[in-house]
Amino acid sequence: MTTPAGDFIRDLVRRDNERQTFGGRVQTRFPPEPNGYLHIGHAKAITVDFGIAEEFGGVCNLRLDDTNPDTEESEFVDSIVADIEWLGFRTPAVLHASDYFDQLYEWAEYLIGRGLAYVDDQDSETISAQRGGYGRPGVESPFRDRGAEENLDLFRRMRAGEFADGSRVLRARIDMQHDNMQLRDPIMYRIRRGHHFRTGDKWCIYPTYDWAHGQSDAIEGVTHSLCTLEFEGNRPLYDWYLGQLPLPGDRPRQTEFARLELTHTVTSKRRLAKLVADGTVDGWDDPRMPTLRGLRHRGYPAKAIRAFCTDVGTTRTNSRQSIEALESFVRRELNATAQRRMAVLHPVRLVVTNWPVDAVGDPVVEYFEIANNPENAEDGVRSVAFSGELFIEAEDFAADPPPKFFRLAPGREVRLRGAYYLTCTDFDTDADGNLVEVRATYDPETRGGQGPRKVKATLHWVSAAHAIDIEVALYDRLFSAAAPGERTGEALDDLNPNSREVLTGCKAEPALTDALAGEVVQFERLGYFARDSSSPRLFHRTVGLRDEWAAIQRRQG
RNA sequence: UGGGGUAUGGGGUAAUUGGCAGCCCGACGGAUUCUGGCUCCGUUAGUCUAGGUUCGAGUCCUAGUACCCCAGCCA
Repeated sequence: MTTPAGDFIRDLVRRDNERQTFGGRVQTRFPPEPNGYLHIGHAKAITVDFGIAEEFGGVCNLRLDDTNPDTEESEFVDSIVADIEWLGFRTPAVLHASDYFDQLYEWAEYLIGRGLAYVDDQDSETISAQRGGYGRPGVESPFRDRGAEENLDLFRRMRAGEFADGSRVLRARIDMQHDNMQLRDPIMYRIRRGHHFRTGDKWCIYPTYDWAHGQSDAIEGVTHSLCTLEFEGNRPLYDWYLGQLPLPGDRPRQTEFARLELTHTVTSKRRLAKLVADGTVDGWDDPRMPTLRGLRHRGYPAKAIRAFCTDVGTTRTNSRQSIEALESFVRRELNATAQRRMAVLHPVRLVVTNWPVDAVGDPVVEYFEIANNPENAEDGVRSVAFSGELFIEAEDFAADPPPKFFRLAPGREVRLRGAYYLTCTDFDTDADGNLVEVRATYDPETRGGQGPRKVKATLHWVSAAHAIDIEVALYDRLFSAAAPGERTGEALDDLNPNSREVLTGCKAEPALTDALAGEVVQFERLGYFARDSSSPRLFHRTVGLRDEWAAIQRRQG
């Protein structure tokens, strides 16, 4: 087990409880915008938001931040809920910022009445120019000082739909010279006639993120509003708005932590959407995508993702976690849970020349009981057919074995897993020198793989007469495109559709299909493979970084 | 350019708040093994820089440096 990473948020909440800051209450929320699918970065936020609530006996609600009708769709709401549940968290309620549009509107009028908000008739470019720049002063809008009655009248007419999109906005009246650009009279409402997926055409003015977020937290009774570092500059505004309003309860407090980034992939919604749109990947759930659906499809257990996020913890340092670290959690989990089956990716025929035949002259078929998972006896055993013609992995045989090659070679004895010891006698190649058949003799005294002699290797095998055909897709390019440690988010750009290599002619034991319920199986010695949803016969490598054969090559070299 | 943040081995992350720099990932070496897997043991290597305070500094002070965020009617 790993040492839990530092978690300043946990410490913060604990201190709050000791001091009764919120009366000992803890409530968080996970507030995604429903404009895309959740990815690995969200998994960390979810783990933090739900995890903190769970740990302190509080509540965490899912709240869809749906204040922008142009980009949001209900399709995404459904996927977000499903993905959170897949990760293993329960959402007591699915809330929406749009539930609070009426209250938000009322509070806007309240601010206008107190001279703290005004309607600005200028267009977007003008307002932007007047905001000034870093170290440059802002310019006050000519409409900044109009009276409350006029503001109220204009604002109501904005809501009534009297003005064109973009022609007017409601702004908070704060300070056009503030060092923090967020406080230079930020926009509260904009006119936008897009159709909202929940409120339909009821509204033509929509609150901005800043005007909606803190108030939504307050309405829901959130105590700890946890978000990522880039909202740090928004916190003074968050506090300013809440400070002006007659809130129903305690003021929530925003705390920021670093977002999760991974090497060799990107988590920008824009760029992920581009990959889907231009056909580089087959969709949001393509196993090469860092979306939760993609990872699930790839065979990453939710438990492993959660453990990884917990281990990463919360800090305020921007960093990029290595994909290897994530996958070490995936391997740890899979090693404990995945069913083991034998399969060969590059089959080569192996004939046992001294294998007996029955009365009719057919080769005898013998059955061996082999553990489904040697680490977990509860997973039981399965019966595997063995006969005189087998398939073994081509790489498990060497006509001229290099140093440190311990597997099959002429004159050498190895164990067939769970079956017999076997000694290679000779082999055949075709005209081009390609291996076509290996011949060997077995030792009947080593039944079940038990023998008096030590052998250096144990091979996996498949009975030729019983084998089923499978296909295996290799998606490794996604993660191997960039060199380890290279600080890049460009890996996906290097990927093209051709990087998906499908190996056909692979063979597996028939019991492979029994293991499909578990989604991920370990092909003995070949690593972890997940079933592809497109076909029960198509598998892809789950833990992509660990190309076992490459590792073997390295050890040999 | 103004403001706000962050700096600890190759990648991450701790250090009882001034007291032996620990852990995870990786790499390397070894042991074990009916998966060249798993497991176990070991090795490697670090406090951004320069000063200062102190018996003692990752921690405090001063001055630098690097990186991240902010000038959407996105969130």
